[in-house]
Amino acid sequence: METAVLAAEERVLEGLSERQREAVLHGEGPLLVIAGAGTGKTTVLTRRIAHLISSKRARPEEVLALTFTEKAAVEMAERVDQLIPYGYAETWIGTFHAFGDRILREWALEVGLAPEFRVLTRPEQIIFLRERLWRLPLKRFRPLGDPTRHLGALLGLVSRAKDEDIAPSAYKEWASARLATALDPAARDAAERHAELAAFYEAYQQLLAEAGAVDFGDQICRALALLRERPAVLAALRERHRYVLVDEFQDTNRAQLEMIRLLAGPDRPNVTVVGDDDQAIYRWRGAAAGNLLAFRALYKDAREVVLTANHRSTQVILDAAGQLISYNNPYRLEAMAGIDKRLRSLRDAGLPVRHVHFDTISAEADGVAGLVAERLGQGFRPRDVALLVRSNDDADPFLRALNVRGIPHRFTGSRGLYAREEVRVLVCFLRALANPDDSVSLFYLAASEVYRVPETELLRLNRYAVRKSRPLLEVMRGLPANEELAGVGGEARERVDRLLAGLDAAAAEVPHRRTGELLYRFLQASGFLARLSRAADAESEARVKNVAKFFDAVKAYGEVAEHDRVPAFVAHLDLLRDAGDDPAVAEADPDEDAVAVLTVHKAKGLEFPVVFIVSCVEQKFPVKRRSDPLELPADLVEDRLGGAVDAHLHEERRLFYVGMTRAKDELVLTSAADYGTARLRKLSRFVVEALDLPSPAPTPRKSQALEALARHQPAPEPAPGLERPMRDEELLHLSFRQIDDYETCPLKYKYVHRLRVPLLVHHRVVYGSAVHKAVQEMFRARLQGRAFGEDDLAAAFRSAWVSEGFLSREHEEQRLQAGEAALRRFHREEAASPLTPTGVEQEFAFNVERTRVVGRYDLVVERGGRVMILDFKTGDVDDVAAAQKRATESLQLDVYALAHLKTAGRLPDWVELRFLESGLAGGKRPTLDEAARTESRIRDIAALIRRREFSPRPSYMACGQCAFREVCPHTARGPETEERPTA
DNA sequence: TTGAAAGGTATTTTT
DNA sequence: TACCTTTCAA
Repeated sequence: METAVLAAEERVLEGLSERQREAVLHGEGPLLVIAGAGTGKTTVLTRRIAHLISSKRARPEEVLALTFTEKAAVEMAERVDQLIPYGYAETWIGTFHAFGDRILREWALEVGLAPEFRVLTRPEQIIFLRERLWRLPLKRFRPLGDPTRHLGALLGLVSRAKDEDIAPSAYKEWASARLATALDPAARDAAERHAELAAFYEAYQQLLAEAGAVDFGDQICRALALLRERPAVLAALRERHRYVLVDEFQDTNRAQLEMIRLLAGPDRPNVTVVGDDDQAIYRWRGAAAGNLLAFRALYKDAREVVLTANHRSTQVILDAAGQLISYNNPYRLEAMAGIDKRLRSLRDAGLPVRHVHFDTISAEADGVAGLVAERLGQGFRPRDVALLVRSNDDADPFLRALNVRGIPHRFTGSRGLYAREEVRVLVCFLRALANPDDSVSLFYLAASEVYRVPETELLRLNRYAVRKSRPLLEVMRGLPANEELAGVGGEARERVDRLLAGLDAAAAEVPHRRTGELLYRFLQASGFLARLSRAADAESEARVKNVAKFFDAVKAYGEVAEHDRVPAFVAHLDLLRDAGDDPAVAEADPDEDAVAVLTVHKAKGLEFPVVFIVSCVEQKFPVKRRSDPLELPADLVEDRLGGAVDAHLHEERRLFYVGMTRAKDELVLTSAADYGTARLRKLSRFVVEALDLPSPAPTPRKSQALEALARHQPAPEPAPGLERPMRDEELLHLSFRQIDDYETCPLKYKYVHRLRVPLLVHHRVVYGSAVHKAVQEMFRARLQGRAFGEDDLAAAFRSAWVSEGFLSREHEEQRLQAGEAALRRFHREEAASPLTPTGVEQEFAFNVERTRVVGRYDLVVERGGRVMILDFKTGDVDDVAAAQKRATESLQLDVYALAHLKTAGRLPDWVELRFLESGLAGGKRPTLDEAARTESRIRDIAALIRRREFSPRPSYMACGQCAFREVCPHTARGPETEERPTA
């Protein structure tokens, strides 16, 4: 290994011209090395470091090597170690971030921080802000119903401001200058918005300082501020580190650029940077060519070395990649700085780059697996082959296809730990322990592989619990003495006993033991760990690793928590999850001989003999562009790229370039037309560009609706015994909620309406139902001719209030006040043109064949023969268009209309949603057409329910919102939600 | 030709 | 839920 690496390094040096070698090894003063893919970027840098030290030009501690990623730092240190094994111990090799951290810790007291200040992770930032929400100067970014909805976006803005090295004071100044000169209302509004954002930024920094904490990325910012304000500190650092070397300079952001400028200084700049703009794949404004140009502008006399001799790939691959990247002109260094960066292969010509197109994604996955198998037959090792994907989710079908063919493979994703079965069991155990009423978790735990309570019996216990409105745990405890449940079998009883014994034993320990200890005992006592470790296959190994990883999280909590006990940990975990925290599953053994499936980002810096870039279609690669939820003002951000027209597309193209240049011998690009979505996909423009194909014909046909439906249907689950289909003549009751839930996901319907797994109350439900009840009371009084004043309404609201599910006492108080204020306003506004209801909470029921649809109208108003049905809603809808959209799409209103048609013989003249907080309304005039469509919709769903068809329908949005996402084994990854949604 | 409505889709990753 | 693209209607 060592000699191989050294030999490779020799090759790199041999590839250099005399002048280049001289510059790299012996050069003094600023040096810019532009090193294309596979030309030995790290080699040049490590050689230079080793040379500086071994030639005694620099003492080891005078050399400072900065990288962008941890991975790069480790690799660099290893290679220097091979060159001068013991000579570099004092050399600082690490990331920019770690370096900023070190400076800050050394001088922490100078900037008013204790040296042991805490660094908050991203999820911790959200938790931190949530707890202090009420002290933040937020108005328009803290909407009524959901106080934390914008925190993620706000933090994103702050972190971008930090990357751009914009201080809160600078932002504030800018905003108030804007405010002073804004003339028209639109400009004024924009300026006010930014003033608020700037105030938030400042307040947040203040809060962090008070708490003795900084957030990720802040170390560099604060270190910079320190260096600017204390010239003595800066001088000391410059004295210490006379040589600064930077790897991967193209991915460096503005604050890091500034750090180099300060450290190297204009007077004595002994700085070397190595980079290649075409491989910049992390989107920070002005990175890529912009940073390299900024460096050139800063050090006009810098020596420049361009490395183009490629040791990795065949010329065919390099040419295709070069052709692709030329589409980024003129925003490339090559074009902007007049450099020739065309890569020359030092190898034979090689196989042509291929593009293979398939009809469907499954054909593509299968085809690729077939091609991989072919290569293995030709004598390639599995580890020689890589499948590169653009998004983690794209890997799924390929993993399955490799699995089917029995080809060893490993996938390196970047999240998903909490979704793993073995981790879920642990979480449910802790939840059940922390909250005995949490029947969802208990249910899952009982059904899990640890206790295996038979599902049919478990359902029975659960139904009984629901009927008696008691927690499942209580029913389990009362099982031996319960005559109604005498029919529950012996096996189930025995397993329930084991479960209860396990829980009781653990519960007794809760006050005395730390979370980790308790969890460990559970694993041992239940035999779960033993069973996992006994199995010798790779899958079990992975599971054990994941369990270990979860233990790390538990341990990490124990290290910072004041009281490391289960209830506190569960609360902490819930917050983390809500904040979008989802660590990666455990890494597979890197030495394992397996086909690598990974994202292109993860592949940066790696190489493989055979590379497949899969799913090369528009919208996937390049991915659709997503704009920032909150934009930094453009004139605060220094543009280092001369206003590139489409920065997003350029970055995607660089990413594709990185993917292509990973290949040593063979590169295959694949695509398909049909990815199971309603629309057919177009071939990626990158394939067209790289291979010089004719522009693809426009999408030829639309896929048949039925075909699309069939694709959505997942493989049928083996149905558990109990669920016999309903006989046709049996009556099925359906409510609007049930229909809606079934449409969202049949499995959710099963959880909510058949299993009736009880849910913990969410604050939005408390709020909504209290408002609703109050309004109902008001109209009922009006119907009866009673007076009902504003105060009565407020009183009704408060008496309907349940104190449950709120984030904090302050949050609850704020919601109470908000609700009351909204109701009072509603009362006043309504008094201007009072509704005269003819029905309040009026129940209805009608049949669609043997299905009885039941429900109630909130409010019916009949006047002059016109019938209007109203439904009241809470939740932030703050413009007319949104309200109207909600109404147009409302299944609930459709059901109302159909109900009125069926029961009164005619359609209502108007159906409407009223949004109480904003006073906005959206409505529509029902049509017979629509009613017929609603009826057939109901008929279809009823038929499926009768067949007991409860296959999950995981989807991006539905799963992110679903209350069962913790326990549902089919969860698709949802968007980061900062709030736990309601059922 | 224009505008509104319906319909489809959802990223990667650093510290 | 928010954005974008396509389709439909005027």
